[in-house]
Amino acid sequence: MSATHSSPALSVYNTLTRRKEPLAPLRPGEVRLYVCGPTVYSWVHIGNARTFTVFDVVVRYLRHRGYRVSYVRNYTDVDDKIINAARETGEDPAALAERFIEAFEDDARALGLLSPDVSPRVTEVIPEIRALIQALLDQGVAYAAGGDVYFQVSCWPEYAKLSRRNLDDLRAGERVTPGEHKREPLDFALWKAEKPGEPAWDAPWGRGRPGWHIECSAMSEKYLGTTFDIHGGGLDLIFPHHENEIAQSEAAQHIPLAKVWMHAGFLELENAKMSKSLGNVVQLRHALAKVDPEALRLFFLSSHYRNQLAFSDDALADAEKRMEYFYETLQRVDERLGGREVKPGPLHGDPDVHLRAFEQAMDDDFNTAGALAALSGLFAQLNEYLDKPPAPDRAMVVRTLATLRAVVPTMGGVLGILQSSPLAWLERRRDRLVAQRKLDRELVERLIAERSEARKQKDFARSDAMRNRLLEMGVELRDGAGGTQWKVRS
RNA sequence: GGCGCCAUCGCCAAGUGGUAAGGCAAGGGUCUGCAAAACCCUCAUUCCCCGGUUCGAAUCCGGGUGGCGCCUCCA
Repeated sequence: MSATHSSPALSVYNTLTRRKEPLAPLRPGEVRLYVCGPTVYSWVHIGNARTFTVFDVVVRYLRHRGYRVSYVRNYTDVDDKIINAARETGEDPAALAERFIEAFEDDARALGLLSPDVSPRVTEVIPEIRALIQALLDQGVAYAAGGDVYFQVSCWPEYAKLSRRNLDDLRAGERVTPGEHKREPLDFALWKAEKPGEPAWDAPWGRGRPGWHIECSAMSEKYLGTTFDIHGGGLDLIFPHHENEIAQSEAAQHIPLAKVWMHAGFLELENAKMSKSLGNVVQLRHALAKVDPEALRLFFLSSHYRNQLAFSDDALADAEKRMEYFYETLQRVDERLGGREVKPGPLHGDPDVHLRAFEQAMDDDFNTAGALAALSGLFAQLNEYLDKPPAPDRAMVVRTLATLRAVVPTMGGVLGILQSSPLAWLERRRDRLVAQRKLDRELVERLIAERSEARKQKDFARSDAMRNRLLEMGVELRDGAGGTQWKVRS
């Protein structure tokens, strides 16, 4: 079922060149990927979650295509925001960072994000950061001033090649923050001099802590080497963060930092980017309390990763309904198959068309919306085989159904959805809705039993009255061969 | 002001030169005691507007209009 990586068809949009390029890993068969992870000063929001889900699917798909993937996603655990947050709570900055790393890992697990192969922390790579800064000082592209160390942008002619900005315009808009010792406004801090009560490490040019950008240069080099395949992050990191990473690393190493730069689009809320200043932030943990994690992933993947995506309750409700359709279909299929051994034999039609369409879409810069269309095609066919078998040979129909069913975990595994057993998922969802609507489960079940009794006696007026009463409570009934099933209306 | 992105059916959303995927909603049908679910059928000669290139454009070019992002911490 797994595709081979010999096919050269996978193309990826590269922010550096502003075009789609065939993926050509530096080491055959292996992709090295670095994603800028969270700064752990608070709980992550759903915008962060979208970006991390995007790269989660990138990793999953590359592995599906047969690549070995080395996936590194860092934690920024030393930073102004952490220090400020710690000051407010009266906590030690390190303790606060640790607390939010744990919170992040809980959220990530709940969302079904794969663990990266390495999740380095800035505080673990201080020696590497010092070495990198020293190299930049030695080469004369950085300078120490007042205990700080700055990168001198004017020494790096390629500066702004990623964001394609005009340096004069940047200089015009740049403001000088009091207390800094920059020679030129565009210069940025590699090292910040120690301030009272702040975490600090020794360094030849004075005690202090790393600037924001240097950490990713140090961590990516440590774990992936001097040139790796893909560097990813949110759109807003293009400038200045990724620009500065490129400047530092390439000025020090004289070879490219990464071949391909991938950037995920924003999740927007109420027609605006989510930001703390606008007060329109939805934390991931709060979203997950209300919506099924796989439904949230489905929502993230419903649009191409580079597009803006608007977050809304309606969109989430749609996604959850769709997940319910998937799982109800799977449950029906599993009931029909009944765990029987399916003997090999001729199949009806070509069961591979869906996976081929899925891979074709994913090969095109991870077009998950297109891939979802292929998944829809698979489910439509599953239902068709259940209700209206297109061939008279029953054994062949069952074989084909089983073959199609086996494709579901393959596609689902790439997208990180459909990972539950249908029954477990459907029950979990119903339980959640029962709790949310504060339904009296015993009453529901008693009414259903009474209605079944009425139906048995062909008292359809009474039966229908009870159906309507339940419907008013939001409970929908399904009469089937095995009795009456119920679900909560969404 | 500089740089960049986007505009496709009521809604969400693929499609980057060859004649409009998919989902939701809606209407009709099959099934059902009635329902529900599922299935079948219908649902954009047309892709914000104007002009151009081309045998051919939603797709390329020019000009508008509208929305958004980055330029300061930001996924």
